[in-house]
Formats: sequence, C-alpha cells, structure tokens
Amino acid sequence: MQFPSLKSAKLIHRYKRFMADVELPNGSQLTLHCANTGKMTGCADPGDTIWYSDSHSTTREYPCSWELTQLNNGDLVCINTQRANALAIEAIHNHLVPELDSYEHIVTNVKSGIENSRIDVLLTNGPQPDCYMQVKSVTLVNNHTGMFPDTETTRDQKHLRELIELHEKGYRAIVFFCGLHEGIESFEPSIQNDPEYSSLLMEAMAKGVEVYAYACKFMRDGQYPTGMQLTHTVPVINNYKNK
DNA sequence: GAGCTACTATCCTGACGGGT
DNA sequence: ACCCGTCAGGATAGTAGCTC
Repeated sequence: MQFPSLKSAKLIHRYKRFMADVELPNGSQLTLHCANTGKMTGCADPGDTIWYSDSHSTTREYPCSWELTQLNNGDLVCINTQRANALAIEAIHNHLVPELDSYEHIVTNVKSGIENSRIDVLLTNGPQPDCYMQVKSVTLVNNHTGMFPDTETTRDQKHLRELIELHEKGYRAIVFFCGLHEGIESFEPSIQNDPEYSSLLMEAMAKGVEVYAYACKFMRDGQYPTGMQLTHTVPVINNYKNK
C-alpha cells in the first residue's frame, strides 16, 4: 500500500478521541482528524513525531488525517485503523496469506445476519464454505509482542461472539490481527486491558475460530515513509491458560 | 451526585430515488 | 438498465447537559 503524500509534525496533544493538535515545522498549529478510536497507548504521547495526510476535502472540518507515529527509536506505527482492512485485503489479493489463498471473491463490510451487525470481510469461492473475517489493527506493543485490545472493548467482544456463532453455523470464521507497528515479533491478547476479550478469544480458538496475526514492513524513501505492506505471519501466544 | 442521553468527526458501504 | 447523488447506519470514548 502506498501512502498518500505525507507531512511531518510534532504532536501537541490528542483530545475528544478524534482530534489532535500538532505543531508544524514552521511553528504554526494544525488540528488533525484522528481515525483511531482506541487508547493509542505508546503512540500518542505529546512531543511524538507524527505524519499526516491532507485530503484537500472542502466538506471536512479537519481535512488532514493523522496517519503515522514515529517512535523515538525510529519505528513507525500506523494509527489509521482504516488502513488495516485495506492492508489485509491487499495481502490476500497478492497471495501473501496462504491460509486464504483459495478464495476468489472478497467483499467488505458485509452484514453477517447476526444482530444487524457487519463483518469486515467476506471471502467466497464457489462451493467452499463462506469465510467471515474480522480485521483488528494492532498498535500496542510490549517488548516486541503486539497486544490487542488496548482498552476494554465490548464491541470487539461482540465481534468474537458473532464469529463463534458463524463458525457454529458452518462458516469459516477468522480473526485477523494486522500488526501496524514495526517490530512486532509475536502477538498475544491483552489480559490486562480486557480479560473478558482475552478469555473469549481463547474460547473462540478452542471452538474452531481461526486466529492469525501478521506483521508489516514500512517502505521509506530516506526518512520519508512511502508505504507499508503485510509481510509475514507471527505466532499467536495463548497466554490465558497460564494466568 | 448518579445515571442517562446526545453530541462530537469521519469514513465506508448499502439502500434508495431520480434522471437519462 | 445504468449512473449519480443523497442519506442512513455502524463504529468509537470523552464530554456536556439534562433528569431524578
């Protein structure tokens, strides 16, 4: 995935979930839209270098969107969660996800038939059972281990219950953790942030819901981020049974 | 003060209506 | 039938305002 043209700035503070004030290199201030509803632990600290895109939209009150955070060690984190779905779909298209290589048709944001909710991705291919997949973006990292969620999330608990239900109905059901943070070498659910979610994820795995975690690579032109792509799967650690 | 509701901003998809 | 524009729904957590 190629990024739109990005510009750098220094984060002043994030507020009201969707907004962030930044300081531009010329010293002026700008308010950005922040397309991440999570807690953004570790990637939204005042003083962080961030990269943003400009949609040039005349209808948006804040036409610029916060895309990346650059950590002190130079690692990049994509905080725009909408990129996760696109990355996952691109990876499937490019045959980078062998577990899903057998599907020809991809539909996004489809109704699952359960409680009027929607599933991120539906994969189909003729007589094969349809495959429902929820894509989760992972930006929280602790010692090279990607963690999800970064806060208590009843919404994601609901998604897991739906996937379990879909699997019990005979469909293939998948949770796809999309590592948007450079340096992820493994993945585990965050018991600290949401023990209920962690328990449910393990229950889902035990019942046959498939769980995959993928790491990404950022492309650069010098220091300038130009794009990113999912590269390889990383192990999913079942930490719940030990707690 | 506690609890509830509406609002905040944005994007994406699907549904729907109107015009060609 | 097809294209285009518009609107609703879903998702999110903090905050303000309202009621009890």
